[in-house]
Amino acid sequence: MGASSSLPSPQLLEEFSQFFRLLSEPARLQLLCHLKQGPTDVATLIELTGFSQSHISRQLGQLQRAGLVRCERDGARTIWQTEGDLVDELCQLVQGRLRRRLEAQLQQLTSV
Amino acid sequence: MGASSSLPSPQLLEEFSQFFRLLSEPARLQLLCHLKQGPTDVATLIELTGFSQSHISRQLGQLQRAGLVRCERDGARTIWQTEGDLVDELCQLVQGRLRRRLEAQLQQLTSV
DNA sequence: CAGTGGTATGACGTTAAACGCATAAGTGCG
DNA sequence: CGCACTTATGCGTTTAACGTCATACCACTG
Repeated sequence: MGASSSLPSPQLLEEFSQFFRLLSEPARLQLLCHLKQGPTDVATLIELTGFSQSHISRQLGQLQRAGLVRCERDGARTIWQTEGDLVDELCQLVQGRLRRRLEAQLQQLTSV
Repeated sequence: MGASSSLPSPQLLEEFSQFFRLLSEPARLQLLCHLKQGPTDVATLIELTGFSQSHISRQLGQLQRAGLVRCERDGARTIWQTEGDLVDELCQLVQGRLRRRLEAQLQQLTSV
């Protein structure tokens, strides 16, 4: 945990970066946010986001392979939902950071 | 915090994605890891990573604008160091997730 | 077993970013 | 001031991913 800890292996760094890359796309974050409201079928997602069907299918596929979403078939339809709250926690941390940074900048401007 | 919470604004989603995009590049993660070992000058970073000087300069610039690293001049040299431990916490969370997923897969294989 | 609606996938154009090379800009020393 | 050294920045090439269109695959219905 200290400064003398060993470096992560290149493989692990690659895994990390691939995971973060998933969250580096507004489209995927948007889908995740909608799904967090509750299980949703694809038609609704198309309506909510305006994305094409193929696009949504691909993005959900990526999220599924990463284990961030899960699907269950309802006849021909597919109902999607989030799996776990990791993304939530990550976003909370990042949001706290963003907020603190803006507060600091604000402080800089007002404390003349 | 419940399922009926409002969706994040597109601007916020964009901020999130931009931040995660920073961490979606192994090169930047690698630099962050090296800097976590302690303040380091650019020559050493070149040695450690094998990247070109211009590349390192750009990546550090991006990380600096995001407030993840900080630099102080030492004569002509520039000494870089990490700022805050947000990236650590994020990676910890992600690593836990990766580990749990692999454990589950392992369970699947062995429990025949 | 055709036919219909829903989903996944191959092909493709477009765009964003990495990465290196060359060079400008900045900093300290004779 | 010239000069060596360090860092930042145009520029071009290359690669990876997005996003769409068309189409194949799949599940249900009459």
